[in-house]
Amino acid sequence: MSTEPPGFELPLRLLLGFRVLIDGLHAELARQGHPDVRPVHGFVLQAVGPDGTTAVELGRRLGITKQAAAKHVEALERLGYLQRTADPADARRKVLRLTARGADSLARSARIFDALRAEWADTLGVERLRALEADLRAMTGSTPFRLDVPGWFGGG
Amino acid sequence: MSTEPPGFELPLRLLLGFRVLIDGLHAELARQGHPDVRPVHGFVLQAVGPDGTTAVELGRRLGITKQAAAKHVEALERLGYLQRTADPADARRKVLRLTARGADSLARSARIFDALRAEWADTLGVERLRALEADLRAMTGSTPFRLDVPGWFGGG
DNA sequence: CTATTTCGACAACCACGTTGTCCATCATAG
DNA sequence: CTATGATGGACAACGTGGTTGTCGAAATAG
Repeated sequence: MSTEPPGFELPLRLLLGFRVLIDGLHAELARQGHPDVRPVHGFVLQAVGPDGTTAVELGRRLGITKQAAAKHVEALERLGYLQRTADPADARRKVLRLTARGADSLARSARIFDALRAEWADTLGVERLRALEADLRAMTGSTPFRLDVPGWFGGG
Repeated sequence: MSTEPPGFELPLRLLLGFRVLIDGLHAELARQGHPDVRPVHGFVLQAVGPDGTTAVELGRRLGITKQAAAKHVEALERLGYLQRTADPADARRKVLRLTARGADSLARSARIFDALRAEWADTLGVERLRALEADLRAMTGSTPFRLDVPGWFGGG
């Protein structure tokens, strides 16, 4: 008869697990020629996707305002990961597209994430890892991903 | 023969799981008379603990600078959750202590976290939940908890 | 007694989110 | 064709949360 751990450990470990993976990703990403990419950037680039998008739509996908999205776009454009192109069909729209460098960082991220997952599988066993993922899927379901972490965490 | 999910799903689900639990905590905490407490506050109050501490030590425990810690203290003092008392043995030190309200919020948080964990146990089964916690413990080990989420997430 | 360290406070700065406003452009109704 | 409304993007202001830098007061070491 084992005693259950206190309830507060679970959220702590979940956050820690997230950090370990993200830190691992960016350590390796830096080694592979992308030292400037920050955790947020990855999510933004992912949200832009191969087909491109606009600032408004980007904000919707990330769960933040268009203004906040525009700030990320500006930063990523400065770093050379994004490109803003005019839309010939609509003079208001500026279509955001990944540059070659942006696409490269995204491709490397995917490979690194797979490698990190493989490390977890080595330690935990494939079955246990699948169970972990399945359980998290069951508990988080269709909860939308929101990028408003700072404001949410801080209480803005 | 099932195909493995992409590696990026794991960190996403971990973060989502964290959010689900924290959002659940604060929804219930608001119902129980603590609508002003924000996610960060809980961690700060927890770090202060029943014995009290100083701003410098608090910063060390949370993985942030003493200045950042002092800002949280000021906010929590304004909300009536913390109290700064002079240290008779050292005129430089101001000892931070939980007020009755602060201790109450902490006690309620612990109970709510336990209840949320029980919900997870109902859905996943006790064994699966224990395995999930054990696996996260195995992968995060002694990684220290850091409260510098905004800066880290953003890249400060 | 003097030199160093430590604690708390103040100020400035940057990152990231928010709301509010404004203009140019597109879509639609009359 | 024109007036009206909706949409996309830019600009400004603000709040929070982190950082570094500085400084004075108090404790401690020599």
